[in-house]
Amino acid sequence: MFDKLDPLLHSELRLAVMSVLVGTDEADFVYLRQQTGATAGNLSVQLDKLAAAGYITVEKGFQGKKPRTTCRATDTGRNAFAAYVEALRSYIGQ
Amino acid sequence: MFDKLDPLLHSELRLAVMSVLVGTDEADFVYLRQQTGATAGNLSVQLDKLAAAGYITVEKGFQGKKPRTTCRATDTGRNAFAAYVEALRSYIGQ
DNA sequence: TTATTTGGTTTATATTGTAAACTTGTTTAT
DNA sequence: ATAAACAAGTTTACAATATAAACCAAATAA
Repeated sequence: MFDKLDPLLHSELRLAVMSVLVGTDEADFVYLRQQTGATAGNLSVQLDKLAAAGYITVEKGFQGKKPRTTCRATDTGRNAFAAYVEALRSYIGQ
Repeated sequence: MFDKLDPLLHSELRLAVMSVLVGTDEADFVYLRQQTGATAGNLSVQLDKLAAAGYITVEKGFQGKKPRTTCRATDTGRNAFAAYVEALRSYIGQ
């Protein structure tokens, strides 16, 4: 009847992050923070979880002297996002 | 950017329950259990939360000698469900 | 009469989500 | 040069959630 909702994506902040990332090639920590309005701590934790699941990659580098953390959605992550959206239909219709 | 998701509805089981209830006039405990596949304990707890928020009404009665718990979505609940679906769009598009 | 089933509720626990506090390093005043 | 403020995150502690196991009362079956 109702499809199972991927618990990793069924989280407001992680879903927002994935939503940004599937719509773009890459996004850095600061940008994700702006787009989602999340606190840095929360964002950091949730990015770790998405990365641990292989849904995103996280690269730490520098832009000049400032640290810069760049995130991208993996194919796995994009597929999981699509599957989540599909599963939601069973709850909310189209 | 991203709309806030009502935490009461952003729960797999509560969303499933509301999904059933908005599509029908009333549904009893046993039926909700069948439709959602939830354990009785979990369903009981989540129904309490939805009732406490005024999203549903819960009536306990008897059908012959067996207890029967009947649930209905309130207008508040129906509006909240519609708002939740609308808010989700900001995360998943149409 | 003693199990078993039905229709739940309560409670204990594990998992999550979240912000506050902290760290490391940089820029800006003084 | 030194201190204060800022930027970019991370760690950690706590509160809130979700969930199933355990429980209960009444009815039915053996």
